[in-house]
Amino acid sequence: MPEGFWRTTGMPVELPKQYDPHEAQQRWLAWWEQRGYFHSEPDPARPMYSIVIPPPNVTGALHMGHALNNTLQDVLIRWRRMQGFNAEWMPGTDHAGIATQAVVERLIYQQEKKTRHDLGREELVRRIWQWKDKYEARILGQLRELGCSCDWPRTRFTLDEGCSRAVRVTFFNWFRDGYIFRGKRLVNWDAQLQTSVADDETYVETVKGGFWTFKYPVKELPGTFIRFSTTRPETMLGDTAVCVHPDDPRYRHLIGKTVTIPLVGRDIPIIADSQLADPTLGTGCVKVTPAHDPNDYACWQRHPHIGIINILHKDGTINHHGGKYAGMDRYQAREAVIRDMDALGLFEGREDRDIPLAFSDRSKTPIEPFLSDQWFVRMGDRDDGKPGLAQLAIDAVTSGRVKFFPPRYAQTYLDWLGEKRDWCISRQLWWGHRIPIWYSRGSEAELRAAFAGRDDVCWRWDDENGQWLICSLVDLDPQAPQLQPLGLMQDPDVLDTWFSSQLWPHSTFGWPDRTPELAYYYPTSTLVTSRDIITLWVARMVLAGLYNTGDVPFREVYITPKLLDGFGVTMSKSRGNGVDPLDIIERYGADALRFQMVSLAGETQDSRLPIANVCPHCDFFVPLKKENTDPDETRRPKRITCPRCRKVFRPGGPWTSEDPTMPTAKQASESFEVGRNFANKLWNAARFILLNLDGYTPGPVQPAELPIEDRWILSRLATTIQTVTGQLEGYHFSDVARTLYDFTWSEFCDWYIEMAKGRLRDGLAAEPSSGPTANREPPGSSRRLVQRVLVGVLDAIVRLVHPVMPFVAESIWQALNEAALERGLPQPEPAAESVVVARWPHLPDAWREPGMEERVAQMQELVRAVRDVRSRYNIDSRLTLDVAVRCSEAVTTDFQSLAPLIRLLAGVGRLEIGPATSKPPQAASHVAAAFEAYVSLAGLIDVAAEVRRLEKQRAEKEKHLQAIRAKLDNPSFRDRAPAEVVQQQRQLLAEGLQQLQAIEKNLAELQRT
RNA sequence: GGGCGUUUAGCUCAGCGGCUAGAGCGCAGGUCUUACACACCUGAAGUCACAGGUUCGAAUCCUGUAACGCCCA
Repeated sequence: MPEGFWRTTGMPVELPKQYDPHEAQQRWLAWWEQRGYFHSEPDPARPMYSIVIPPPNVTGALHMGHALNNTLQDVLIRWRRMQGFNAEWMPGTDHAGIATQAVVERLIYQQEKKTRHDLGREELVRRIWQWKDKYEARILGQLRELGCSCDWPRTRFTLDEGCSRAVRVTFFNWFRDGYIFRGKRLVNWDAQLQTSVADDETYVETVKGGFWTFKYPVKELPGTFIRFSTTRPETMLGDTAVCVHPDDPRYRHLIGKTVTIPLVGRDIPIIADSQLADPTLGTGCVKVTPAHDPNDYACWQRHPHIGIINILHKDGTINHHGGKYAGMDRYQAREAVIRDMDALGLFEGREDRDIPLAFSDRSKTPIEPFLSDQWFVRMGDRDDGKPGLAQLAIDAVTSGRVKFFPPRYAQTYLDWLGEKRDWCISRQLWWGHRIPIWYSRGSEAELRAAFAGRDDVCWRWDDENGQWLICSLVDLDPQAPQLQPLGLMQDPDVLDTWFSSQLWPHSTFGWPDRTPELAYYYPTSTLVTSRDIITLWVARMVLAGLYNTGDVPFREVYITPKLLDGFGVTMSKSRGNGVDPLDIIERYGADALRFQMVSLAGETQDSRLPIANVCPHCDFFVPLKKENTDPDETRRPKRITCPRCRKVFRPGGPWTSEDPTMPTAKQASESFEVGRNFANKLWNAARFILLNLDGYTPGPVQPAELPIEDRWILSRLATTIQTVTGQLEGYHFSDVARTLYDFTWSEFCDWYIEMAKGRLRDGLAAEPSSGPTANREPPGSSRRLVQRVLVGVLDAIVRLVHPVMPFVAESIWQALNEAALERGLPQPEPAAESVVVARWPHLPDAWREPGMEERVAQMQELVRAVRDVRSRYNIDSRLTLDVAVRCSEAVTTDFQSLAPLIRLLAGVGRLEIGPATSKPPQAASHVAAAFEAYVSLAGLIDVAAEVRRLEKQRAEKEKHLQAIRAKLDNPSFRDRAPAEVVQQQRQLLAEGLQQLQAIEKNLAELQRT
């Protein structure tokens, strides 16, 4: 414990009036780490609990989704650690190939007007590493600020040495065993830069283009033609079919016939495909160019017999398949094709048309869909006895070895895996794990000679390209003397980021080595992630984990909801409807942010977080309007006038430049006030208790020896502990937040602390308690007992709250350690030096006493009834009210023992309780199930108002009774409803009738006066 | 197009077949009652999206419709 934290000398410990989250964050973060609480070492003697972090991209900063995801992981880790598990939370970051390279390339272009080709591969990669170092540090720092209790010394990165080795070994094994193969796929091709680009590196622009209509002669049916239209006539050279809708009467008779492409003389079939051809559009007939159009490509996959022909070179010129057009640029070829078709009389006309065309972000030239060689992982079943990868992962979930929470997400997973689609793993990028394949055109004898005696190299013949594919566990140097003759060329591409991410749960623990960490922490306990990567990531981790280690990577998967803005739209940078978690921490504190994140994590798949612009002039919250979230910056309103200070500002959002004339708003959300207020409430409860601990002595707490209110709060606490533990086990995070909030605020603070004040004060004054002392302790010891209960309950609350709000919990824990080091329920013991390593609370089942809760609830109703009268008559809180209560003998006993509390809480002077109590004249009445209460209002009473109130109550009661009678009068209800439900209704009816009579009697008396 | 989800108070959400549908914020009234105004007390506020059905009984289960959202094509 840090020395002299809250005070320098003497008692009592006095906390500041308001919780200061920033001070707490600063203090405890450093201290926790210094104490090494978050570090874990394998210890087979202890049960473990482990989580690997979904590694955030090093692309940029953390957003709200990360705050949500990581808060929940930290809640689990901190809770399990308190439960005595050896808890390991493995942190790290992901290199995020395409995203990171794109960001850095863009930056370099902005600053230096240079492309990656200007820099060269080595230099670009060097620059990206620099970027990575900077942003990795920033992201890890942000996680720390959130309070994440990660095992920092173990921090990993998907491109680090260990992860890279895991990637290499996995690739090698899969290649050797025939899971990895080379194949064709359509990519977005940038013919200028001669590279493929990812979908998000392209943009679509509408351009003026043409729409040409041609016809092909149908073979063996002279004079019959089939007409079609296209925006890219040159692709006719690569047509492999003509397609019509199977139900189109115009063409049904032609299906199965053949047409000839006049320009190249190739015969192609007429096929039927309901997905590609739309009979309502144009001629209803389309040409199919699988190698140069995504839809046609899909059609080819459904009809593989039609074949696929690539007509382009990498530079965008026509290749040998284009016959006499070979060598022409694609646009020259277009004109030539049109001309020649026209000459053959097969051109039917052209119309102008606006065409949406994809462009490359990089070169600003049009994208060509291009068939290229790519690497794939085979997911399907195999007939050689080796397991099919998709099936491995399917079985893991259907057998229950991996469980999803909520369970419905298993369906997403299984549906996707069920397709068993091969996974394209090559990316035409420079940032990532380079594909460990070298090409060679040498002879196999040469390969054998060069790699004699080595089992870390294997090769396969690539028939299509006439070369060897050589995979190696170690990098091969083409210049090395024994390899030089092979003319090795390494594949220039890198692997899909998910290839390394899929290994994350075992590569971070040391695989392929058999480390103690791998043996101990793997399989991990829980994975917390978002539903959009169930397929991309979760499924692949399962199959890779099973393949590499023989076991699943995690036992349970919790899928978090997705955070939306107040309009139900995904938060995104481009819309400017997001909130920066660091802004929230700055404004409300990390505890508040975390509490809200936990509150938002319910069972549904989305959660809304209404956003406001914060006026930069006066800090006023201006709710975000829908038009402020337009993804198009030019359509977004440029200015907002603050409704409070009337000054203008620019709404928050990802503006591309500063506005020198107007400050830009930060964004925030009022909903974080709940967590901030809760932290402060808990803080002040602690503050109050600490101010009243003078004379505290530790001692065992036994409900049997305690008055009703103590037994009540202990009963409620026992229930709360059990409830929260169960909610955490089931990943019901939002319920956890609500349970903690309600118990702490509505029961402990609103009622128990208020009830405790009497005994604290009386005990201090050492005066006889004013109430009956039947089962109450003498004053002095009563104070000591209530201190123990207060400290004990607070201690338990702090433990329960710690996983959600660790900073305020630690602050209070440390203050308690100074004032009451020995504490706890049921037996006091010296407290742990930090709440981080304190034990999760547990109370005997016998402490739960539903009867006690019922009795206190009756008292609460009485207190509320009196308060209501006070409020309605606006009676000064210092004036006591005289109250008469009529109730059964049993309730009389209860109320008499609770009388001091009733006086205290309701401000009651004379209190008359008993079965024979009569209604005083001029009194307001309250009729409850267990009692009737009368508050004397001599000289104050507003008879007309009371009459109105009672009449309203009578009407409500009658309506209610009528509903019950209707049920009971229904013979099928009496026959078919369970007996206890019928009985319950009968009792309700009887009670209600009694209450109705009481109300009517009170009304009659009132009207008589 | 397929799948999943949501629709309950002005807002954010609980409620998952049986007492008169709840909470927080907001709203209204009253309180600086020596823990907390980031607070306390009291109160008002709902055709449970719509239409059918099942059931003794439906916010809750089923079917359909609509709107919104997410994922996959």
